[in-house]
Amino acid sequence: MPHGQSLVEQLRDNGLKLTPQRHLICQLIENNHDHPTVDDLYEQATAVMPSMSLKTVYTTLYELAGLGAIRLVNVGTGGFRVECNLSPHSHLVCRSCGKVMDVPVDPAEHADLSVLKEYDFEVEQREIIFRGLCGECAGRAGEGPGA
Amino acid sequence: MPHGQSLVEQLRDNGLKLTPQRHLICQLIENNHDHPTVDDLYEQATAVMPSMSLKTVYTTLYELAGLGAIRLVNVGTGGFRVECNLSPHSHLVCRSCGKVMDVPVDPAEHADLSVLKEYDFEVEQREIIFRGLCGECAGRAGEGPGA
DNA sequence: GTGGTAGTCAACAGTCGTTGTTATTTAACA
DNA sequence: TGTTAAATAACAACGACTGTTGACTACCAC
Ligand SMILES: [Mn+2]
Ligand SMILES: [Mn+2]
Ligand SMILES: [Zn+2]
Ligand SMILES: [Zn+2]
Repeated sequence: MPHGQSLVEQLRDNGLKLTPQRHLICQLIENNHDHPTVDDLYEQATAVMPSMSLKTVYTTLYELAGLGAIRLVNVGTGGFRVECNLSPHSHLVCRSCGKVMDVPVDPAEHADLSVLKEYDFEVEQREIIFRGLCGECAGRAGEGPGA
Repeated sequence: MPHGQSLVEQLRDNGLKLTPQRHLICQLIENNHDHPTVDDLYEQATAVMPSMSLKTVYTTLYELAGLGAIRLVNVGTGGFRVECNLSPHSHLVCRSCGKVMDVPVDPAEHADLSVLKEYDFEVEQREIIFRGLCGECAGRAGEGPGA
């Protein structure tokens, strides 16, 4: 519950109409504490409301992101992911299966560096990504072909 | 000069034929101490060798990356960038113009955290991105329309 | 209620970055 | 110089995303 408000409340409070499409997309996001792709959400949405258009999913996600209700992150796995977890954290990204997991590493604590003052650059946001292999994929790689 | 060897030397030492296309692409990369996109390189290449195919640029970049001679980084600006600087560093990414700049912040020093041990994940690589506005873009935003 | 108006939507074509296929050409080496 | 496996240009196709358009839907003034 980001900002203590549900996604639908945030939509309404910002003068956006609460259409059935938006309502459904908000529900799907709130029930998903992962990092779904746009296509994940589209598939879940069409299962309930077959007329839902992919464009509407994109548009609604950009609206929610514009409100600061969600974030759209790109970890280099092709297509962005929907980030429902607004608390500061970092990501583990599996280079084999593309899974994205949260780690409680606050970038503001680990990457707030004075050396940046020397650059003509206004830092607004810090991001830390740990790339490697998730347990499942590392396990699979370790198993030989048997005999 | 990564590994003390030129890119063409690394190609040859790994049994790859030294074609004029590969030679040109290597030169372009070594003369470019920025973070060119694939299209940047393609345009520069066709200026010299008009028959060069975009596919060949991609293929050659993946070969060089496979050898560890360059890195291909994705900072979420659409399409990856060619990273010629193999020393450990982090990036400033302008959200307005997409420029990517190096900062001498070694991720291994600032993001090598014991909390990661608790996760079933083999970290291979750490990455820190600072997002914001470059000096030029920040300046432009500050200027009002004048009268 | 009727008409106006702004917001929203599905459908669908188009863009951009990237990859697959294949027939032709070529670098490397005998 | 001939042989051969590797590399290339050409081009179609793909996935992720965006632009356009015309229909539909509150919402409001009268
Ligand atoms: Mn997350
Ligand atoms: Mn760099
Ligand atoms: Zn994995
Ligand atoms: Zn900029």
